[in-house]
Amino acid sequence: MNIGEIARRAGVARSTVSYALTGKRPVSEETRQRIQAVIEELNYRPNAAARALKEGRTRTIGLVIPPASQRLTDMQLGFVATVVDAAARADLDVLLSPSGGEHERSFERVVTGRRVDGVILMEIRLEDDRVTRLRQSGLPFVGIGRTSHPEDMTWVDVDYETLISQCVHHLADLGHRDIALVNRSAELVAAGYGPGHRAQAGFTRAVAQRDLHGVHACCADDAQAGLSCVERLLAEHPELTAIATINETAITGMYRALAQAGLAVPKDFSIAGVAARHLAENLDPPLTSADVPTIELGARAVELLIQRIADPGSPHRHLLAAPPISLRGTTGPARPRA
Amino acid sequence: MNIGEIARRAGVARSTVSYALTGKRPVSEETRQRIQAVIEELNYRPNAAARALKEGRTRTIGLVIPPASQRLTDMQLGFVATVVDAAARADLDVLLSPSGGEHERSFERVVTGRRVDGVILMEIRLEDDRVTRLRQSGLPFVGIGRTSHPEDMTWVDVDYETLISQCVHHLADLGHRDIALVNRSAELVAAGYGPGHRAQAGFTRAVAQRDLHGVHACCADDAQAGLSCVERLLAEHPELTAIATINETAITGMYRALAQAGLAVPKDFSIAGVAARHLAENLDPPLTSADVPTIELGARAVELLIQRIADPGSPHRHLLAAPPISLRGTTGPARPRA
DNA sequence: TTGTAAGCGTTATCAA
DNA sequence: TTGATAACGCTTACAA
Repeated sequence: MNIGEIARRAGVARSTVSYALTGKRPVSEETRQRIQAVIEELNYRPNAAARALKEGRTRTIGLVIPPASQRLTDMQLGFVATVVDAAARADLDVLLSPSGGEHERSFERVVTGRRVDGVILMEIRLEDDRVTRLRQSGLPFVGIGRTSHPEDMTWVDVDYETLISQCVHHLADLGHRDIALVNRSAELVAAGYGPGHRAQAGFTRAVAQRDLHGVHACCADDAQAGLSCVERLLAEHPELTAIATINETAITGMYRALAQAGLAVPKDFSIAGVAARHLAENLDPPLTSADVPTIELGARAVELLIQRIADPGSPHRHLLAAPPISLRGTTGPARPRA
Repeated sequence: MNIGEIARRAGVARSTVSYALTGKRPVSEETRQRIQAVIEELNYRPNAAARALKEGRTRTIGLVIPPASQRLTDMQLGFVATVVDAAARADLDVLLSPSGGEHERSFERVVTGRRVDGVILMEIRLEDDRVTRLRQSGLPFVGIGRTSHPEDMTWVDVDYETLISQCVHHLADLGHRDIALVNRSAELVAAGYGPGHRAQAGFTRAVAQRDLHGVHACCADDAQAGLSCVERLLAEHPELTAIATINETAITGMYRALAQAGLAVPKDFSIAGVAARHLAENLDPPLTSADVPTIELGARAVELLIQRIADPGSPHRHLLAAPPISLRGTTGPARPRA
């Protein structure tokens, strides 16, 4: 089924069908209706490849996600969902591309093969090859996250530095003097994962400002690791009374470690973090946390990308979200441990 | 950058470049290398739209997911991740399409617009329009899930009926006589959601076989709903000593309701379910459950789809997974409640 | 208001 | 072993 067949049956030229479809040229009401009837009868829809070839655009955006092997966090999942949703609202399709590891080819296809009009890139490192490659290619892109030179790219990001700093200040206000930061995995941080570094910077700064004693620990992204990480922290640093964290997936394990050590939250020990609201609310007790506005950030990323596609020369724009900390059930006055 | 430019610089015809690229015709080693050099120098990659137009296939598969608004469960997320992963391994791209609700157009574009070579459909209802439309369109598709007439389509699915039945038998073996099934949301079940109906069927069957007393309850897909659902169950049915469930997302709330009622798991109350392993293992206590093999099912779905694309006339194939129940920490001997 | 025809970048047929 | 050329299905200048 193609446009020629529709034209034949409606007794008009192919171009007339095209114009009736796109509205880029007036078509008399009568022929428009005749064409419409045929289109509906045959359930015709223009061939996307032909249209893309002719127009030079695909009406598709690429979403580059971390490889599936390492499970997506609640927050990452939130971004994927809202990006797909926002794109669909703008009649854009979304091509998913796992990057990293063995999926190099997938990324190359998407970027170089003109399969998409633009790209949204997740999980950006401070130094990131993919950003370099996208820049070279000239393909419009927007980061969810940013490199260490964030001026010359468009991005939305979570202000982990400020947020973790606020967590520490909040804990210090409650009298806590010995606080640990539970970061993401050591590999991720070593690989230059932005949120890990920025959280650490914010932690260090706040600890210095308040003249506290701070401990930094990396922790793999799963509950088991959270459990053993906190077990170790409690053993090695008996003076600790609070934790600040950006590691969503390890949190349930951290809760468990505290429970097993006989520490009640928030009576004996406090926790504050940065997490997806959905996750924070559903923990027991609910986590005091800065709730990352994934829906807004994802939607804004799509919006910024659409703008860049429309006008690739426009100046880069940035959105750094620092949502307020929502007080829930996990922070309370400091109480020295035995 | 196009194939003509490569041909010009390498001093050969466009077709020769094409053949050097696809290997569908022998090309002398010398010219092949000359072409290869130019390609690498310019980092050329064939235009996907032109290729799709000419070849009549897109090297892309569609993945139709439930709309983002209703959060994806751990299991659904697992499917998405493994499908993307398996597809990338076969050098296929994945086009994501949220279906249902307001995203009708996205589905239509993907199906009718020849944007993909085949489709993987998630969250299938017993009667499902999308299956009907895909059948009409002639586009190869594979379901993760199945309709009430599953013979004439290709699918992979979880055998909820058998699994819930096994859960009930396991609980009965431990002496439980009064068991509740916590199903997915009432809307989902009313809309003919397969797993909900099949779980109910398995539950009813096993309850009859063992001459037990069974209570069926629907529960929305979040922790809060799990909490209030179990609160209500405990109040209205003081005789209950165990729960079987397929509602992953409500489980933490169910745990909380039991704790608040002063019931220890598994000493006072047992729970068994069907869930993603990752989730089951990370609960506290870890959930006794049939672990849905998302990785295998997702990979098999892609495999089956690739086969159907290659040979659309081949007979339909099915894969019904009934993984064994993994005994973890949530089921124990029945102990009558006060 | 409508029709004609060129061309987007490939692949594949037919010649050489 | 290679080259010229006709499609694939669409959009859009240009003509009528």
